[in-house]
Amino acid sequence: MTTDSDTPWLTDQEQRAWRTHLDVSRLLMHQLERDLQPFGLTNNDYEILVNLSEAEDRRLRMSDLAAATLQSKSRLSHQITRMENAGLVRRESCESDRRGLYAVLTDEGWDTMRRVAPHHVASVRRHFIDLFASEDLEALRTSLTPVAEHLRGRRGKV
Amino acid sequence: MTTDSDTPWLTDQEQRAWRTHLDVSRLLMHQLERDLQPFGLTNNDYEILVNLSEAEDRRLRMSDLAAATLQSKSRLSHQITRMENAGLVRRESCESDRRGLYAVLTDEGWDTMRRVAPHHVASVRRHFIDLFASEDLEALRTSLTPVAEHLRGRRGKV
DNA sequence: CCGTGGAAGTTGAATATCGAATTAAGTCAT
DNA sequence: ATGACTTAATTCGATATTCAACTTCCACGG
Repeated sequence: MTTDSDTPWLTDQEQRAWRTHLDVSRLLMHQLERDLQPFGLTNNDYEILVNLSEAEDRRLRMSDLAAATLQSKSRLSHQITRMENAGLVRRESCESDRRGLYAVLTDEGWDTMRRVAPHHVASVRRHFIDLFASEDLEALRTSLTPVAEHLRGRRGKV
Repeated sequence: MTTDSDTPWLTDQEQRAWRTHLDVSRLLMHQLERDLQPFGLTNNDYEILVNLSEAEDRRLRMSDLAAATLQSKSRLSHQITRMENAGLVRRESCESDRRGLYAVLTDEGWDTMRRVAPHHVASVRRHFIDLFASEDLEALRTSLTPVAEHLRGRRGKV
């Protein structure tokens, strides 16, 4: 941990950039959540559907899915139980490793995905993507990528 | 709500920018939370301390504090109860409007703030601010500001 | 083989969050 | 002043999240 004495306070410019990033990420999540609500899905539900629907055989190991969606195994386990009760996914055991389980997208889950995705994309466009000039979006991605890498590198560390 | 037929899918560039933003905001929150943990504070605790410590008389009306921290009154109410139990804030009734309450920073809350802030700033620098070239940070702020405004504009709306 | 350590996943209890209902008090038109 | 609306804040029940404990299985050194 950095000692306090050599850490300069944030400048005004830095403060504003920081607060803005914070506000955008929170407000955006709220908005997307609200836009999904009519379809009976949460952001977390949706993200899991995306990951499964893009995966080989529409299935992923619990651990991999947890890593992909950046949540704890425990949380994912509860989440999958809920989605299983809702008929969107099912658990299937893994032959090669008898400890393992796959979360598998059901047909209903797939249909839900196909039905909801266009609305969600529209929502992401309306509230985020379309509000940038395309070169700004690219600049955003470029400058954010090292941050993501830095943070991924210290997941689960000290 | 936009109809699906006229909403183009996200391009690769857009997808990547979007996923990166998503990942950064989640990973960052996790990391900051972890860095605050040794001090017994959550991000939410900290943000409330910041808001109160910057406010006139180190106090804010519950509603204003809820608005400033982008959370529901219900959530804030619970949150303040916890922080009250922890001795960081207290509730004080408002003379001019007998329905109203102030959340007031206690001396202990103020001391906690002064003690923790440098570490938190260091954390924000290490995991976010210092990872940008300063012109990139300014570009980030500039391009994110309209998004924040757009989203603030539709808080609590349809 | 055996046993020790680690990984995959679940469970349960404690805690936090959400949304609707509730209480109490201000506002305002008549 | 009275009744109808609105606003401030809390409470309650339903859901979600966290954290630690636990079970089951794999890997591998002796």
